Amino acid sequence: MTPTRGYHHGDLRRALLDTAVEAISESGPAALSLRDLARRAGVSHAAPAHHFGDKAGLLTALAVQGFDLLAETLGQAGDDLLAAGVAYVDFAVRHRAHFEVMFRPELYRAQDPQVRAASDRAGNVLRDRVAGLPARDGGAGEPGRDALAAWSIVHGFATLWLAGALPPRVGDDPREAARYVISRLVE
Amino acid sequence: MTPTRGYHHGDLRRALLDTAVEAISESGPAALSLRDLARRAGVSHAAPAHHFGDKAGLLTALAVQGFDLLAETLGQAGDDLLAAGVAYVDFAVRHRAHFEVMFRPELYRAQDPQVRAASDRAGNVLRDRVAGLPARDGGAGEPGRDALAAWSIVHGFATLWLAGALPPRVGDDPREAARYVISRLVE
DNA sequence: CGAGCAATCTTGCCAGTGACAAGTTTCGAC
DNA sequence: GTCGAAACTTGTCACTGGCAAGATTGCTCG
Repeated sequence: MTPTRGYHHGDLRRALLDTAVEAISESGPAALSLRDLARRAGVSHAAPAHHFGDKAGLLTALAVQGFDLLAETLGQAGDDLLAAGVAYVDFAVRHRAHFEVMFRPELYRAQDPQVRAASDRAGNVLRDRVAGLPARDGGAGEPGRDALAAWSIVHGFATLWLAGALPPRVGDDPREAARYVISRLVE
Repeated sequence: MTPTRGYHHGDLRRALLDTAVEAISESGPAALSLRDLARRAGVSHAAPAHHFGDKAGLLTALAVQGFDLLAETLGQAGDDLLAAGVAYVDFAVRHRAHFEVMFRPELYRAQDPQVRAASDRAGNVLRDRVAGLPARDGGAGEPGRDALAAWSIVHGFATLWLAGALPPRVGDDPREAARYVISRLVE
């Protein structure tokens, strides 16, 4: 798979990001250790610093990757808001490590231009989907409020799901559960 | 205020919890240092361990305190779901440190009996308020789905607010903004 | 082809942290 | 007043992030 032999690793930056995703999925972003990443990748403890500067730099790169992945996922989800909402929750569960970093700005440099750009891309896709929401009660909906309400409900459900705070009767299929809950808003 | 003189602090447990809330409000739970707490309280670096065992023990106590405070806050908020939802968001903003710990179970012992009891108390109050939700479209609402949708939307809005992820046009008054968003669900 | 330069990675170090062990001081019950 | 238990201290260890300085390698340009 990855050669990893020789003085130069070859693709250390990517390897570190992949390993970080793995480690965060196991124990959360707080427990992430650069030295552990280095050990897993078979390099010295100072190697990560060369590519990312510091821990926040690595998590910044992970956040950019996450927002791009989210934009792509939402873009492929279909036109209507329900499908986009289900895709949002599904993204959070399938890419838990990315999701947990993305919305914890104290862990990385959220004002980094690359982060802002990627975050804007994802936000635009979400807003497009909200525009397809039918107006309620036959009247004109307020796009601002609809967007905030939609984002809040999917983000809240995803967060509670990841935290294990939801009661067992919700089941173990996040997509199905998300569809059930979101339909309360868009029905 | 606090005497703190003599070999015995007098009320170290409470002092540590209060200082922890302060520290977490400043820099988040990940940056919390037991040794820093001890310094702020004017005791030795190993004193906290006597009261809480380890870091997770301190955060467990903080979570219990948080869930109790949430139950109390929701109980005082009034009968209808909108008022409870606004109170939920207001709690998250005013007691940010507690809220951030409560829904990050990897930081503490979430299966601790005291935590489960306090968490159940808060959940029961929330469920009571959902029962007061008028059925939609004149038909019968589904209490399970209504409760999940309500919890999701308030939790999601609160989380996004705390993360600083919401656009500036939402304003700077969390209660007003929360009422605006939640009304989309309960109108 | 090969010389030098920049990127990559290493070793070594320092301060700070959480956890544990063992000792010291004080409180309170009897 | 004594004595046991609770509260707190000192000391230590392994680990972490970050920095500095050095070693190795790939790449570019003549």
